[in-house]
Amino acid sequence: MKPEIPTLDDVARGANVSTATVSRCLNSPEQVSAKTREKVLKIVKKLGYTPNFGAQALAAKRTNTFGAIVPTMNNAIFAAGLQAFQEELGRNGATLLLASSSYNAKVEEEQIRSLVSRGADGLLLIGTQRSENIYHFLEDREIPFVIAWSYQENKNRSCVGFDNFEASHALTTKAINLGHKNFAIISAYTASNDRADNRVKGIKAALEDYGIETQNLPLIECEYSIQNGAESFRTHIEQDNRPTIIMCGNDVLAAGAVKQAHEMGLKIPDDISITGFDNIELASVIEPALTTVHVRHKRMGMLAAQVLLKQIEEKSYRDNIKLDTQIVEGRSLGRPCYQQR
Amino acid sequence: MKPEIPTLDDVARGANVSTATVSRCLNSPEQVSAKTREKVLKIVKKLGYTPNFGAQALAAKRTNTFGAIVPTMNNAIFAAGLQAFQEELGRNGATLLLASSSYNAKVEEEQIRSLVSRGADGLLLIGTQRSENIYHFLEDREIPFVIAWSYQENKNRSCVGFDNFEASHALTTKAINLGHKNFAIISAYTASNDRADNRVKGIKAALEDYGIETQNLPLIECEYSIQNGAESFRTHIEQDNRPTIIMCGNDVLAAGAVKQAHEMGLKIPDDISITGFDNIELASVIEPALTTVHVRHKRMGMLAAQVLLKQIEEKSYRDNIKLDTQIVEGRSLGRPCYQQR
DNA sequence: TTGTACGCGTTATCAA
DNA sequence: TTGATAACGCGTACAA
Repeated sequence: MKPEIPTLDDVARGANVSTATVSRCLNSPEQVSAKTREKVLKIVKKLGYTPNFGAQALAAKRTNTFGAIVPTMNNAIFAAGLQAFQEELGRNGATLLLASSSYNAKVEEEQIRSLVSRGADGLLLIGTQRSENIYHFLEDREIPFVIAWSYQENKNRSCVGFDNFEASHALTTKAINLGHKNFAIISAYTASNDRADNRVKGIKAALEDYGIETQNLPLIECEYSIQNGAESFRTHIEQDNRPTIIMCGNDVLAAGAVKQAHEMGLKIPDDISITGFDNIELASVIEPALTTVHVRHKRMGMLAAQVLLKQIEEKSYRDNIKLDTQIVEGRSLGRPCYQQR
Repeated sequence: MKPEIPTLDDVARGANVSTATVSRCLNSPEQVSAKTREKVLKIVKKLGYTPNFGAQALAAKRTNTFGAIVPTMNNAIFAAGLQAFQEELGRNGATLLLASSSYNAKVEEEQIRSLVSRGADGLLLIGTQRSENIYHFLEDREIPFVIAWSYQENKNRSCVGFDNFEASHALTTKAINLGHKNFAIISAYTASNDRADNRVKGIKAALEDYGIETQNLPLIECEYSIQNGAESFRTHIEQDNRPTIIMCGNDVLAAGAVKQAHEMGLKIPDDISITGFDNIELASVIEPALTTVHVRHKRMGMLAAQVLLKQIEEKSYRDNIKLDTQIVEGRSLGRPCYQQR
């Protein structure tokens, strides 16, 4: 009763050729005469033959499968880029193996090993920050990988990303020029997240450029969530020296901050300015729309896939691609009230 | 220079046992004496041995890999459920193969075949609506699958979902009781999307329960996006017989509608009520907060994984799990103005 | 252009 | 409890 799954042998028998010929018909058709090719493909269709994955992987030593480890799928930050990555893989006949690390370095390391042992031909990693061990692990096994969401000049490691420091620096400079001097920050944990870290560093650097003290800069680190954004906002506002602007590590935190501001009856941007980062859909929908940093997530995902595929073809290929970002101006950033006229 | 990857043979040689014993140590340790087990595991560790995926798949006829095809990763609707699905798989030593169909039935079918030929042990499918062909394909090959996001009584097919009709019906009834008579709908394309279809049907059924004509009910179908929500909203509003409420197929569309209402200077809910569906984060952040339907996405993803894993263990296992939903009351739904006092 | 035959690294059966 | 050994299904030198 079991509908036996056809194998290469079955096809070969049906077409009166050898298994080698059938294999060639499927993998390098140009090596086979049109006539036999046709004959073979007809049988393939008739039998509904599909290559056995395990056998193929074993013999060919590749799976056409690529792994990605993202910190989370819970918010839109990585979703768009990942979708683009997956689509580009699909266009090239490859599939995506997905894992998420919950922003936990240890989990990420396990996931990397797991995906590799699952036969991933290459990996997409988010950000640069992880133990050298794991880089060695990949390099020893010659597993191609590409780092996304962060840009880093490094001839030995491919990346497709943007300069978080620079973008954050530019946004901060803009705020300073509007008259802000009293800053506060809500960020993701910077210790294990180079994107978050660089965004904070970008803010500090810009402040220092203008001689603003950063020693006691109020900074709250938390996981990305609306709830955390709201709570951190409250904490900042209730400090003695209330900031005129709160810069958030991403739009999700900023959305929480905006929500909380409404609840506390604070006018944005008159009483308090708020900025985000990433320009996810959220940013344009909330009132007032967020001033944030636009990142071309889809393009990044697509390019990451292309770089990875190139590294499969050409082992020594490496590329560092820097995508530019741009500030999106919403009404959440304005002059501080003592500057208004 | 190539650091040769160790095989089972290497371990066997190193430990002075047969490959069979090594294999047993790894897969069913209880069959091996504590002494040899220890000896073997030491060598495994020393050599950094990891089983070869292809060989394992070939010999064991399973990959410990599960596929999922979601319509899109671009919005948060599927992300949370998918993450939970993936995490539950991870807890059971399995991995997720991910593909997205862009809401295209043909693409979905290709993806299903592709994931199966990539060795997926089972599949997560979204919604019930697809060709019988593809169901037969899976059933012929005895590939376990579970349908999520839709509930359907069906002894032969597992599902973990909620009743879109019922939820939508309840929400509509609530609106009617507030005094609304003049409805309009913005929905995803219903032809290939049973969730969207049932949501629309739920609305119509509720209206008919109260003797409200549904023959000429204004209905716009479009892809989920803020932009489309905004445009469809405008179209509805500019009709001769302006509705007092616009019910949206999901929160993303509703967010677009709210945005457009602001731009057109319409007060929500006095001038126009708006409802969503899904209760994604967005819903609570926009002003006014959306009245929407809460769905326990995470629980759904987790349960889907559990059902799937059970089907692997016990071939004939099937389950239909219905999750309840609840209406979340935001200020986007209120009495129509002619009803206000 | 086609066929032969071996190897890939496991798991699983059977016997010891 | 352990060891030989036969599959598993495909890719690919090498030969014809």
